[in-house]
Amino acid sequence: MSNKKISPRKNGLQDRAKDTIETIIEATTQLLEEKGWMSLSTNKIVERAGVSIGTLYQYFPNKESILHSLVESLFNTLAQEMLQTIETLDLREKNLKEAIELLVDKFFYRHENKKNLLSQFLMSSVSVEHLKFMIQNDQKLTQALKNKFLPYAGELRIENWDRTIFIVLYALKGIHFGVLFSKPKATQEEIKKEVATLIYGYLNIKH
Amino acid sequence: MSNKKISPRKNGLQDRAKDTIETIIEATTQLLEEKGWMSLSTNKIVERAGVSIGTLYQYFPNKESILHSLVESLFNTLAQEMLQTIETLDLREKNLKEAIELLVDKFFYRHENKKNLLSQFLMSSVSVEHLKFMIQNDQKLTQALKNKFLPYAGELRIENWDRTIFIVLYALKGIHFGVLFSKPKATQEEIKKEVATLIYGYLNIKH
Amino acid sequence: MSNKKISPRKNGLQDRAKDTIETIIEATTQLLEEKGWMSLSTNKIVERAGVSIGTLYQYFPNKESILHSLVESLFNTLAQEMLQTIETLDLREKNLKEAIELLVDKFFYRHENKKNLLSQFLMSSVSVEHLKFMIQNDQKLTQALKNKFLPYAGELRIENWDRTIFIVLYALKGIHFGVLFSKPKATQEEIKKEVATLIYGYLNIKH
Amino acid sequence: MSNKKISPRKNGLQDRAKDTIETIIEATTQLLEEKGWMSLSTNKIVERAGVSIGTLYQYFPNKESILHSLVESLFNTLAQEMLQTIETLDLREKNLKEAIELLVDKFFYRHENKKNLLSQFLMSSVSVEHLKFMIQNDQKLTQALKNKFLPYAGELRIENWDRTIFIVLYALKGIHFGVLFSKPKATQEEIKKEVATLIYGYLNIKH
DNA sequence: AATGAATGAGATTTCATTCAT
DNA sequence: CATGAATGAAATCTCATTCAT
Repeated sequence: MSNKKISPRKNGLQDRAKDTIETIIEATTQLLEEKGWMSLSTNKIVERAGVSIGTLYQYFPNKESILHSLVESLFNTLAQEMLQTIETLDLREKNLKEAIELLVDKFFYRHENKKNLLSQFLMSSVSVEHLKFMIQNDQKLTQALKNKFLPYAGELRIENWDRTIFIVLYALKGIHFGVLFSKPKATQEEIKKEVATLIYGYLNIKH
Repeated sequence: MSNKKISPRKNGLQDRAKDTIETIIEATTQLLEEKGWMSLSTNKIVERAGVSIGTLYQYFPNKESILHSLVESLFNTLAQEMLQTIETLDLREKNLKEAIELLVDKFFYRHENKKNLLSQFLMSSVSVEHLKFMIQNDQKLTQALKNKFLPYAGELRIENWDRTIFIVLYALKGIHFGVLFSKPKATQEEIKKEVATLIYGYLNIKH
Repeated sequence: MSNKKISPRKNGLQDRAKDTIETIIEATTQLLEEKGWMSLSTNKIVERAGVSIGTLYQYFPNKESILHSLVESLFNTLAQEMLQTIETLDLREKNLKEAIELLVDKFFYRHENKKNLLSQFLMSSVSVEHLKFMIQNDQKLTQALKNKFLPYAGELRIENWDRTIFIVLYALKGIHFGVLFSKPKATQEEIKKEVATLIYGYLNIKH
Repeated sequence: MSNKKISPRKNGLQDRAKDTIETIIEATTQLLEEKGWMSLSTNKIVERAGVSIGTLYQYFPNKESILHSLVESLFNTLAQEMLQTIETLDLREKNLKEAIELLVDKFFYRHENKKNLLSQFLMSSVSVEHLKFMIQNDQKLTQALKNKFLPYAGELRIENWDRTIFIVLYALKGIHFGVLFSKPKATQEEIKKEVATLIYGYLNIKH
């Protein structure tokens, strides 16, 4: 994206320096959560952090590097949390169904506290209006899918169409995202076959 | 989020005007794909578009409105494509399994060409490095999940652990994202129950 | 010295733009003459020029490029003047001695008006104190040379030792400079031989 | 030029202190040679010198004083070298011609090693590009002078025009420089007369 | 003596926007 | 309609210098 240096300028050996770095990252995080991306500036960061602009530039060679540090630390934290969640999953005396339920439960419990910050990162360019727009579109999609699959109603295990299609749609979106941005080892064809199996297993009455 | 006007200044009745608007949007799109959010400026847009800054302000009251137009048009296009894909799905003489396969196929075919732009919108602040970082973390997660579910191996219909966990992980992520940003009508508890069903149906050998 | 771009940003096609560029260069020249290198800043330039800082950056991508333009234009002017001086030298009905006298006269008449600016460029880093220091040193040198050549006094055509040694010293310095920075086609040995001839011809009584 | 104090803060009595001072001066010299004037800063000096900023300010009251020390020491060295060169000139049993040849030889031997630093001081604001430009101009001048003096060819003792004009041109420039910046006791008219004699003695066949 | 964290004025530069032509 | 010169507030960033440890 750019050829600028993005690693912090010093390793902050001294304790005071370390504190300062943390203060800056914390201030940045707050501003990001509160006001979002677009209005973030080094001036506002140092004002919030209560340090001088010179101090900021002692530790970060440029604005980008602050964001870099922040994202890295955020992702690290999330990943740590997630890993720990999985590793501390106590599956003893649980059958498969229960194990999965527990996993899902934990998964949905993750980073509730980071929700705002996360949303800034994932949706930064998307305004509230666009969000509404997306949701509207999803509703149209839901309707279209409902219509399309109505003929199969007899074979489908569906209590609540909206909810079911929500599940299918976002599962699809998530996996599609994974295919686009992560580099799965499997081929697209294999993955599509698996996804079909996933959805069929979910929808078909004789699971 | 702000009280600025965000609709294009003119409806671009004349053809030339329409062209100009499209040129500007196109230039913006390119810059967004190439350099990302942060370095986008009206000056760079007009330079790329080959029109004068004055012209830009003939058609857009401010910078935000360009973005707005662009996002709207992108989302519209995506939604249109998606809707059309679904509506033109020819399910006659297809059984449920085939229907689902077709749906998945179409779904994965979407916006290959919009990948870059999409990634800018979804991950705007996240650099390529962070993406790598995320993927690495996902691999760790995959490993942890594998270890956790190994005891159930006998009950699981798994040909390829990595692929299977990829599916589960990103389906989970997608639905979690849906819960966070779209506002599903169902409660979280209901959704979690459904997700468990989804995954159980997929993993359990007696599907 | 740096890998920054140093050519003016636009060609200033329009007349107003051209004027602006000239105004900026002129203001820079003045400031350079008056206050010298070290305190030169874009802020001061635009203040003096009576244009806004934005305007400056429309035409010059960075501070360095202003200096570059200025030096280029200064050197160009000097070279033009010098060339013209030589080319308009009217040597008709002049013998060699007269021709040389005319040449020297013209040469010393050059850029009297650019003296200040020139000195800023040639001596920018040297303060007034250092200048004094240099002159003192030159006087010591003069004395040493005088002592050294006193034994030859009988053979030397010298009216005024200080003046003569001044000539010899700065002729030497000038040619040495030429050898260091311009790349003469002759070898150093050849040049040294010529210089000896030059000085011998000047000093020896039987010229 | 400014009323700042410019002498080193301490006389560096202790040996360690002396080392530190030298280290700082050396680092400054290197940076000056490598990157030139404009980008020189105390921070970069201490980084290069491997001492802390605090230490620098133990020995130098301000940035200017470092430069002052450096220039003083450079000029001192150059002057010392020059003086010594002249004073150790062993002219016994040498006739005038030989004496001059020896002088020239020694003179040209000076500060080959200080070339870079010297050029920074003499041409501080002039980039490599400008140097090229100057040289090009000198070639044009050479050509013009050649044309001008061609009519006198019969009276001129010239083996090689380029070399001869090189000598004349840079002798002229050197003396002109001396007139501008050193303050000779002689009047300009006197000096011009001498210069004409110098050149005439050099060029005229009956020297 | 030496360190290096911190400062903040001020330098450089960007950028959305206006307006005369 | 289109142009692009001009604006200036605000952003990014530098750098000489101080001071607590």
